[in-house]
Amino acid sequence: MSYAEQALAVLKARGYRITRPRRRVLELLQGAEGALSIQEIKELLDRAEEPVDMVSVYRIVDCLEDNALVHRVLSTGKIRRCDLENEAHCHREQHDHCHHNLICRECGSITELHCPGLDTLQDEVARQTGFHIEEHNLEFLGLCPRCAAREGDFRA
Amino acid sequence: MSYAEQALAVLKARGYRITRPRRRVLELLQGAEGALSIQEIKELLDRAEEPVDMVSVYRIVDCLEDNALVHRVLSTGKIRRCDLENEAHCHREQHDHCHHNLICRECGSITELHCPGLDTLQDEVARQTGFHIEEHNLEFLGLCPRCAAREGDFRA
DNA sequence: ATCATTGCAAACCGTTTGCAGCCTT
DNA sequence: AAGGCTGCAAACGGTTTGCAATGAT
Repeated sequence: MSYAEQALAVLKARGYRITRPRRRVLELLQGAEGALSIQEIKELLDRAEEPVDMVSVYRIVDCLEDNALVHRVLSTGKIRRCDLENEAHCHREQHDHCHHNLICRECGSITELHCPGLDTLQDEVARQTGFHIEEHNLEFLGLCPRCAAREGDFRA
Repeated sequence: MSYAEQALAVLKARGYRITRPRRRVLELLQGAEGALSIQEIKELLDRAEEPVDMVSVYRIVDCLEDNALVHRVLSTGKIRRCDLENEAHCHREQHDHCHHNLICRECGSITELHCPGLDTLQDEVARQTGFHIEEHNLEFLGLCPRCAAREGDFRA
């Protein structure tokens, strides 16, 4: 099942209505490599087909965020679809949704990490500082393998 | 040397002028437990002594940020003084200033971590994904030891 | 004396709110 | 048929810009 279908199913199950603007936003996010700003979402939708109101985009994104179907990228505030498929593999509770992202500064693509060695690190930090850690935000920025290879080409 | 003095010295060395508003913002940040929003900075300054214009606060904070004397907390956008004293201990380049914070949701205090086991984790992630990591953002949210103890009291 | 910096007013822009009409259920 | 959702207009609030006055060097 595709991301958009899965997300729509979640909304439906929770009593939301499946509207054309909601479907279109979800499909757009499904196709997007990285994350999109609210403005980018509006522009892309307007360009593709009949326009969607800016206010509606705000409300749709809010709704998707409330239902943990999208999240905001920490460093940019842009909107990204959640990785619904693999989220179950993550050993955290629902609400503590972890989004550890590898963000390519070149192509903007985002690779999601699903709780790597961070738990160990977190335990270690907690032990050393006595801090009671409830949540964490982690983001790596750099170059994805493809862009890193391309950048290598320039120098060659 | 105190934070404010140190920061002013940096500005002076770089050709900026040492003005009263700049000094006052730095002293305020020096005394603050956690991070302050632009609005909080303005209010606190107004309350303490003669008022400072909102616009000036914006410009002063921009200046301090440009010179790596303050940074914004990732999750809240609030302003925090950089830990100039201990920054040298961090094995990273100047521009890659790391701000790994432990933020107490109760009292708002912030404890800075200086590159703990993260480098190992980062290497591991890089190895597994092929991603060329240039920068990272890490933030832990929870309770500081003191607030955690107090919260324990309530339950007892 | 010079020129960076401040303060004030106004512009700007992203986001939110209210409400009527539409469309999903 | 009912009411959630959208679109439009207007309000709102945080941030930026222009410019004259001030103050640091």
